[in-house]
Amino acid sequence: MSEENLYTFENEAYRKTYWHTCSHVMAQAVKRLYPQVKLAIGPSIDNGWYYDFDCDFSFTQEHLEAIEAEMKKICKERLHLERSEKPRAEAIAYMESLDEPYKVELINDLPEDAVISFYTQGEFTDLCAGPHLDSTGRIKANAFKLTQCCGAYWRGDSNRKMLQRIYGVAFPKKEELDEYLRKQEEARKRDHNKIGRELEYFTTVDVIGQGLPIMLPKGARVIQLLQRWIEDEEQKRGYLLTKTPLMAKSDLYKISGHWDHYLDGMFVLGDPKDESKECFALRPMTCPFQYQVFLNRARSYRDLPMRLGETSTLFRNEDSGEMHGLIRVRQFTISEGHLILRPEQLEDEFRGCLELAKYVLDTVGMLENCTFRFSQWDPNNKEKYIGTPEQWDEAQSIMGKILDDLGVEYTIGIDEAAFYGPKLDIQYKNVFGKEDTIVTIQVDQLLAEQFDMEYTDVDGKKRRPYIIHRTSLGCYERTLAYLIERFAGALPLWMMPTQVRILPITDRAHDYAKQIEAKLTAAGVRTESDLRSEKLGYKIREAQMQKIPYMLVVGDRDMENGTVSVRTRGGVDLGAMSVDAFMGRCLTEIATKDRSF
RNA sequence: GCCGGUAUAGCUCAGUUGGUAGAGCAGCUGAUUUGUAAUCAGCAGGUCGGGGGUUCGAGUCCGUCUACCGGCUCCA
Repeated sequence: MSEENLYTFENEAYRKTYWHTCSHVMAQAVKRLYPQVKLAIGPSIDNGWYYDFDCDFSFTQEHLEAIEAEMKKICKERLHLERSEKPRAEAIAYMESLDEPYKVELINDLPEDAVISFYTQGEFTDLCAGPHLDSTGRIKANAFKLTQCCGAYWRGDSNRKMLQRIYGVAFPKKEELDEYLRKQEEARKRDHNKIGRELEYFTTVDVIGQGLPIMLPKGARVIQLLQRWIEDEEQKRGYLLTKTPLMAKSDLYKISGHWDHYLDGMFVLGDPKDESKECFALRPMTCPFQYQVFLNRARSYRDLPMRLGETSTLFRNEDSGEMHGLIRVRQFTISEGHLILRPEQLEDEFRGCLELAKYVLDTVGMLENCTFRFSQWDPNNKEKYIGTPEQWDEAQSIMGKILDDLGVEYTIGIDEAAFYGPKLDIQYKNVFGKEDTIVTIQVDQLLAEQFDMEYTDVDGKKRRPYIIHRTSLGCYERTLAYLIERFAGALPLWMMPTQVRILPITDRAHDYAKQIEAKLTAAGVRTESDLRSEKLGYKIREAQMQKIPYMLVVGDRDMENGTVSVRTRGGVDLGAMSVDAFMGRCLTEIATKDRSF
């Protein structure tokens, strides 16, 4: 970072400092307007800041406008920010005198030797580690905006009080704010939940229920194409295809640990408390089912690595507020796989899984926006995890070593592991910036133990295999959602439900259109004809709005010359060409999974 | 599950202080035969998300359930 760029938004540290000071200005404005409100915390985040407040009313748009107006005043007052420190007891007494119970709790939770610092601007003082701008006058008064408010639990704990969080964003110049807001607006237009419904990829209906989307013909076709592709790709890479039941008796889940650790997340058929009757549950993951394939007979080292793959439908009874379009649903289908391994095969096979995931994500155009997260356990979370600390340390250190060997750049997510082992999660962000896992690769030694899986090694001794749980394209519903957002509905040619639409100009060209349709269809190109007696412009408009990659205009001229006039959904007129020439071009783009337009 | 918002025709939306629902697009029918983003006309379409309540009268007011949206928590 060069000297002149130090105090610009190109410098992340400065940007975050700026936003953090904005959060203090916002808190000051709130306290001026509503002195009874209690302050919680107000950090900067990736795209702005928030501050959590405890108040006996809900912030409305009017409140936010009033707060913004007060913030502008505070900026114009050019209040100097002054850092100070207090000893612990004094700091607590001070916050008690201000009647700020959340601040008192925060101070109480600081380590004994922590430096307790405060920042004061005008009449407002906040507990804060800093750093901050030197003056509220540094904040451009017309270049910030309070973007939304919503509920948020105190300290992120759902057992504690729900506070009200106000989010804001700011820039050094008004034009930059406007540009940011415009981009946000643009991104929202790509929202799969909006255009996925408009373009008829999926829908939902009250009487079926939350988190249970209906795949309409277009959505179903895309998912089918992706599934066939993945199944074929995995076959090439030595995977064995399995098809296991969608439900099982509770006995299976008791062995796997799901009954103890995941019961709330399962759809149970029967009364789980009545031991006298059989009780089933729909499967929330495939692992214990696919393990039965390995357990089918005694295994030796010669059987390993055993790579099992399955297009697997899962059911998870998510809490009612969790569902979101196709990204978070109650029934979904994943490209599930389990690799059962000798310990020395772990690194190679892990690499193979990562390569496969990167290959498929790259092919569909998502890899460039993915991030990697090494999801580890939290030793303090006693409820969630099975296994001993020694087993966790071992699994995590093995996985960490593999990741480092492979040169994977990752962040660490504490308490993000599965209940049976650490994960490498490949993360993707939706148009609102919310991140979810698209692909996961997990190392597991605990479930192998639960199911008493073993193989006979070269020396005749029984050994415990390692298991990798992994997905290659992850959950198809979620992937479809991201693809719709990534391409704003204009999916790459090879996965478009309709690839070509023929637009005859007059009824005279109908037979010609049908001939071409038959020829393209026979060659495997998904083609349809628009035979309505509408004007060409109308048909083009409609095909364009449906993001159909190629429009073949056919009229008298084309019939005479044996050509089609090709227009792309990008609005480019490629002119007239022979049907064979078009078909050649089209088939090449499909075969290479071209996504250049 | 929690906080906030929303729900009127397939879609996008009107609907005055409570007085029995309206437009455009889509659909259907007819006319039109059109060369690169919307041809014209007619018709049909809604127990205003569901059950309640207040009222002489509810799309409108009040509760409740359901679904959808943005967050939080949880999670692929």
